[in-house]
Amino acid sequence: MSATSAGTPGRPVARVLVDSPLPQLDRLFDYRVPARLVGQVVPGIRVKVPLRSAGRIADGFVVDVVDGSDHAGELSEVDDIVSEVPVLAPEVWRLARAVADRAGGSASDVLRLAVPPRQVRVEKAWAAARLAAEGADEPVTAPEPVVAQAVTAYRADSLHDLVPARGRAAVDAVPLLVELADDGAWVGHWAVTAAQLATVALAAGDNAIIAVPDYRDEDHVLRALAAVVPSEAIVRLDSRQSNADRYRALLHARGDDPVVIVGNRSVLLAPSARLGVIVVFDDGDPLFSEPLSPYVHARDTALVRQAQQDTALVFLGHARSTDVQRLVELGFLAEVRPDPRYQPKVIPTSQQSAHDGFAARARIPSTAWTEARAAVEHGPVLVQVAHPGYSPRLACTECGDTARCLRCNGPVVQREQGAQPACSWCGALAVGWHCKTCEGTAMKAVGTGASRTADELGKAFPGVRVIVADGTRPITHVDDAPALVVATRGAEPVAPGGYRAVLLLDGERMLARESLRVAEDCLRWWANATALASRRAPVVLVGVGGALASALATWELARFASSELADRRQLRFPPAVRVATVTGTVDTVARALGELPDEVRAETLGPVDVPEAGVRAIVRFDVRRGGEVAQILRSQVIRAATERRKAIGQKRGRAVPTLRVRFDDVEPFTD
DNA sequence: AGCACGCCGACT
DNA sequence: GTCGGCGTGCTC
Repeated sequence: MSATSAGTPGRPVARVLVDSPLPQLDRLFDYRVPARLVGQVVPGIRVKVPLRSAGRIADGFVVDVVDGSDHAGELSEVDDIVSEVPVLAPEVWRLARAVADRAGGSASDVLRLAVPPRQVRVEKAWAAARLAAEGADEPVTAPEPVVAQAVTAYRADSLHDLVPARGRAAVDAVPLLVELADDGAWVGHWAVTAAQLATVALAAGDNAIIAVPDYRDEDHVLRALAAVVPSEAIVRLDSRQSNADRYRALLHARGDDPVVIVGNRSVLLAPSARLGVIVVFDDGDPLFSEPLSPYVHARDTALVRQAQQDTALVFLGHARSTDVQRLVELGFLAEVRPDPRYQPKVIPTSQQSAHDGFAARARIPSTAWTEARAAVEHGPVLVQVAHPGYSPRLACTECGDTARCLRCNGPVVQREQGAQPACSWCGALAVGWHCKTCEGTAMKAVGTGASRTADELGKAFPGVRVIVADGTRPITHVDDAPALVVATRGAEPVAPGGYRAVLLLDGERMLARESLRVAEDCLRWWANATALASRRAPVVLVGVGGALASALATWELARFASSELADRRQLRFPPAVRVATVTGTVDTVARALGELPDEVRAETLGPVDVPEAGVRAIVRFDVRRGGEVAQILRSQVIRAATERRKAIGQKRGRAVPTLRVRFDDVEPFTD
């Protein structure tokens, strides 16, 4: 730090990040530490500080305590401390700063995801437990040492060396279930692999972070961990927990003993000074993309953290995302594959419905019907479908246009057979409905949802139990008895020992979605369902042919990702390039684009008019220019926020900023 | 965001 | 002459 100017010599200066989403406040402010707070104001604690005028008090984090200040003017004093507990770990601050810079956003926005609000009761309990441990004659909790497990199913310990060597890898998961000895539960083999990797870090005295898309995945990991790691060494930290639980988990993670921290996307921001390995499972799942500003994808957070803390990094999954494939082709990630004998038995059939009545109505070609018929004798059979409900879409009988809600224009669906059609957005019943295009008053069902498929399967397989699992009827486990389990993609329950057969029914319909990532997403959904089958059980992919079907059949998912990535390179689409959407007034957007390097500006799409938001442009640039582009656009955002704030449109009374930037949003490429 | 500072119209 | 209008800019 530099020489003292305004600060009283000998009196410490706190460098504070103010908790504000305003881009112009996203830097450190210096405050004198008053005599009464000297010693208490330490890096990592929350403080109250005056901002601009003494009457206005803001919250902030002390990032550093130094001897002097660079600031030319008079320094204000820290008003008070919020708590003595240093909740912001240095490595988390460093990560938040880097991640925010990369995304053109504010560090305080990232910290809001990383540090839960203070919970006095939790803090007191924690402090009391600490005191008790220190006062005891002998250590109360001599931590049980963790034994490093061998990472099984992979050739020649290729994964065991990865953690101590701080390696980085794209690891293909074994598409099978495993029965846990103590627990008796069946979990995905991937969860066992993740747990084994974590034990290697823990045994060396380091932490591990395991990030998963959702709570069902989290359950698999927690169970797999419980078999190999003492419970005190497992910390669950996810956004569904209460603030109290998150705060407790944060304090636990900052303890002295090594722990494995498991959670969804925000777990990558957990404190962990000694971090041995980061495992990200199924990185292609859209749940990893953060919906809050600055919208950083967990995969990117993991990559930044890996570089900052020199940890091992594993992207584990059944399918390969194009993003991870890009890193493989760059040589940044090594490829690790399991023993080929674990390859599943996938039977693609582009053949459409069978000729016999019931199977035809249930959209099942004869191959699939035969497989299912034989398999269901011995246990549960999984049927994956695209849509929940009974009729996922209704259309006007006259003109065929999609039926839309008269109140909010949302699509009208039918949830159950015989149920009154209702809007899927606002829930309003479609009574007295008329078509907005042709004034027709009758609608017909188009497409088939899970419960209708279930009805039809019930007829095609008389006497067989049918179970439906979708978003509104979540089922995590089914039993071993014969049943047809109809589930929407992502909501498939686990069956003991795996399903005796899997039918992937709505492939064609899933592929009809207009999105940059359809093929990749479908392959991921199918691969994840395939991983729920028992060993060598038939997995029938219905109604899909071509490269996609053969990729699944040969289980060459990485090769497919590679060809998909090649296409994106050709088109200059993500993840071959990075993108940023720049939204604002005609003037601010034009000025921001004007500041970009010529080659970057040359690849801009737009600007185009966007209702209620002004204009929007999509900037595309090479990954290596990311830092430069983020810095330029960020400075433009600050400039627009600082100068005259004239709102474009009023949104519920609140002015929208005149310039906004969002990096790596794929939404503009959908539709 | 708030809040102070600053340069133009009607007022005791 | 000045009280206060809000447009403009800064926040340690």
